[in-house]
Amino acid sequence: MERIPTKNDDLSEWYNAVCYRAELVSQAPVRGCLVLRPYGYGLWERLQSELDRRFKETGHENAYFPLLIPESLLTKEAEHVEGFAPEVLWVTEGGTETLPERLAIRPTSEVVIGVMYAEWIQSYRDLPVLINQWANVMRWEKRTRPFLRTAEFLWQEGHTAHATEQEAAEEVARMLEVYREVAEDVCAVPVYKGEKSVSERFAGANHTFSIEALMPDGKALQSATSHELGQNFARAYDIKYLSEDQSEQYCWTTSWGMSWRMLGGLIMTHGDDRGLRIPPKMAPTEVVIVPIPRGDTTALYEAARALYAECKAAGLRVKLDERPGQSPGYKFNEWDMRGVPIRIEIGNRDLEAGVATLVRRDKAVKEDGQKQAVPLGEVVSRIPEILEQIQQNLFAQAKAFLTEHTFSTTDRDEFVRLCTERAGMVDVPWCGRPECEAAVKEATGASTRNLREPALYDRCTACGEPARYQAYFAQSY
RNA sequence: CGGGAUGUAGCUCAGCUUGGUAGAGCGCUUGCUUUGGGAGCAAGAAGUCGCAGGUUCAAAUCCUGUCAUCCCGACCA
Repeated sequence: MERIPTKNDDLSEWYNAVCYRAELVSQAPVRGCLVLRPYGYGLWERLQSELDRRFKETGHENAYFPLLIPESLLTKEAEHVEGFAPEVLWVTEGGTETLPERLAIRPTSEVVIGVMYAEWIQSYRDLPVLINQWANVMRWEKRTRPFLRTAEFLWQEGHTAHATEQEAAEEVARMLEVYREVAEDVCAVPVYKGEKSVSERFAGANHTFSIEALMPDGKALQSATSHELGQNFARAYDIKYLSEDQSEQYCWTTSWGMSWRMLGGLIMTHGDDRGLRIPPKMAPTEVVIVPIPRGDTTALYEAARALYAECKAAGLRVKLDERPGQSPGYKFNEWDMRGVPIRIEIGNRDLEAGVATLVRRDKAVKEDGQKQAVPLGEVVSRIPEILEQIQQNLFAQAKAFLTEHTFSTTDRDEFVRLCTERAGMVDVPWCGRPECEAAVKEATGASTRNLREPALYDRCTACGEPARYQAYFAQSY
């Protein structure tokens, strides 16, 4: 395996190289699409299981809806269609027949699911409906990059229907918090929570909330969104119920989603010049055991296999690398590239001393604490605590970066400079006007990432009008 | 969609200016020696030079067209 470009020199090249060299993905023979290799899929499965567990805990069930949406249905919610029209892929033929009506490949599933909800929901007793779907969707993106923006991507989309606006709002807040928790506590990627501005929000939503992470190049990454759809989709798709007082009411619906883009955020946030550094909770393999053969290896392999069995029994995601063809040094580098949090080296030298050498991926080579000798009998019991330390350490490093690259200002010149230079998250009081946001974007390339209330100062830093929000401005992926 | 670049072995690329038998490193296969941060030696397998036309005795190389990919922008909840 060849070396990769350094992360600081060229983040973009480094990022691509890591994705391919760590065998997360391969380039597909289709424009803008990604092949997820087993190791990449392993990462996705970790994210899936962490999210899915939380969805179940908050009362949701999984279901599956069709990939294709008839054009006549898609066009019912005007804002929604308008927002997605430029990116929709259309199916026009089936076999040798031209289809009587074009079918859209779903860019998101509000429409199909809305149609079904209209059928399923009759009474206030049917509410709330709390459904999640694991799916692929397609958006014809002009420019693609692994995980961060691909034509086809994997995600989950929750779709719920409620009797009242307040219930819907609570649902949206609850799921946003689930996303924050998964981003920060599982992926170790710190984020800012807030509401999207009018021009940044989901097409067809009344309110969109997001979590936003900051990448090493100072660009923000929208990592998940949660939408209050009001009664817009209910009216367009006729999602109605008879209430307790016998009046007919439209439902209040929500949708929320996180995609494999989160994995891209994780990769960029934690990776270093040796490759990936995967937070233990997300690692498909938490521990890899590398035996170091020399001379008589009978006892060595026996000990390595015993250790492997012991890890397995303790419920760890563990691999034993017994490949005979590669040198230990090669294996060290390869597992570093793949970001496995803990490596256990065991050779005759260790065996004679009755120890194994534990190596932490979050530390640099030869950094204090990177390697430690642990008595063989204590190895497995020590691992959980070290994994936890690595998890915490990666989050702390990322959090420090976010904090150091978040700038608060009320000075317009400084604001413009910070935005233009891609300094990071620029936190300013803001008026909330779309014209103001458009002007900032025109001048600096940055837009609001998300907002929170109230404003901490009277005047909008960008235009001087009365401020309504505190806004994070940044350029974005 | 605008600007730039690139398509030659699994990967990274040289060869093209000045047309003349298809190259290197890494990887892969076999064997021996090795193995604590990317091992050594030896032998071997592997490419219709992105695709289509044209010029020529002869095209990876020159010309035209076309497709694809990457980078930077615009666009993108």
